[in-house]
Amino acid sequence: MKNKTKRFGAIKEIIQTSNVGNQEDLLNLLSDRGFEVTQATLSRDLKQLKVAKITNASGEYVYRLSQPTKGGEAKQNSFISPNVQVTILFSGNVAVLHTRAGYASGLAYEIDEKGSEVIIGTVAGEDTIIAVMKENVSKERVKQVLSEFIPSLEK
Amino acid sequence: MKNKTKRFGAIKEIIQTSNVGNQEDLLNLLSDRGFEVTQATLSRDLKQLKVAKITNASGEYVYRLSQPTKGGEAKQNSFISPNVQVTILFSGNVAVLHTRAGYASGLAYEIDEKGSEVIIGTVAGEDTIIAVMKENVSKERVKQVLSEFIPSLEK
DNA sequence: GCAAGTCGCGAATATTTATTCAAAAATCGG
DNA sequence: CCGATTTTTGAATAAATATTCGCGACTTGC
Repeated sequence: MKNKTKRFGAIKEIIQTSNVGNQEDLLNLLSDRGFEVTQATLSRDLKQLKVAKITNASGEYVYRLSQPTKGGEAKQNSFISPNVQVTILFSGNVAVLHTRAGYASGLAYEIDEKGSEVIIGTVAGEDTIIAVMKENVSKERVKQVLSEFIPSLEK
Repeated sequence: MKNKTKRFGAIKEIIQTSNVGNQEDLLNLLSDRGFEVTQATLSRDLKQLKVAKITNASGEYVYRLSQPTKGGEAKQNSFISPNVQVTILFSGNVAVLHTRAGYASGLAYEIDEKGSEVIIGTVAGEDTIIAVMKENVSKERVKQVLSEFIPSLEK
């Protein structure tokens, strides 16, 4: 076994942050992140993760995670300095963090302070932060570094 | 046209009331109801109906209708006045929108709400919005989605 | 009427996805 | 550590699904 759990996490992230519509593309994106598996394995993964292939508004096929049954598993809420829930998504070399209204600028300050190892700068709105990643730093790495002072980012 | 509409209704009903997991079975059930079509047509139908193939709790594949937008309807209420001029420019996976001073944050809110299919997050200043696009989404696509609620973006 | 444009469809085919069949790799109970 | 058992996986293949091509039926505008 290699590391199914991490791979599952990567698959979920990819599906949430990009518009993949077939297993081959997904396979490549996984490969970019260091997960080398075959289509057979991916097919099984998608089945276990209950990923659905569906048509989006533009008539293209895309994968979607199945809706977590509402009320089912509440979202984790941990805290940074105050009790804030933070989520992170990636696209290219940019990370986008969402938090509760009003907390973004404070959090951005923390990121500038403590995350400089992976982030070269941030811009914050009311509840959203855009953080530009250093070149050649992986999404996993960013998440890991930020998790050190933003507990709710952890798995 | 024979009776596409009726057939669509039948497909929806079958999917809701039984556990079909492939097009061949579905084809037979349709046949029982008097709809004789080929797999090719059914594949197209499922695409149009936005039917998803997903794994159920028992680990079997089943078709599911896509969730009607959560929170019920009330979706096309708030919109951006056609009078407010908005322009959009792209660079890499980032879209930059300009509008009249003071309108940016309101517009950004709309984009977060309604554009999540293509945008993973926004930050707004006075008259500028930075929106980070999902990976593998084209500029045209972003423009198209945003145009649905920002009339002045249309060409 | 008729040329031009749509639309829905089936047959054939291309593409994508799931499963079968071993074979490693991990796990467990002594 | 060692055999027995379960998991995870890849290669090959089967199965399922999507698309291409073309055709006939229907409009529409002249």
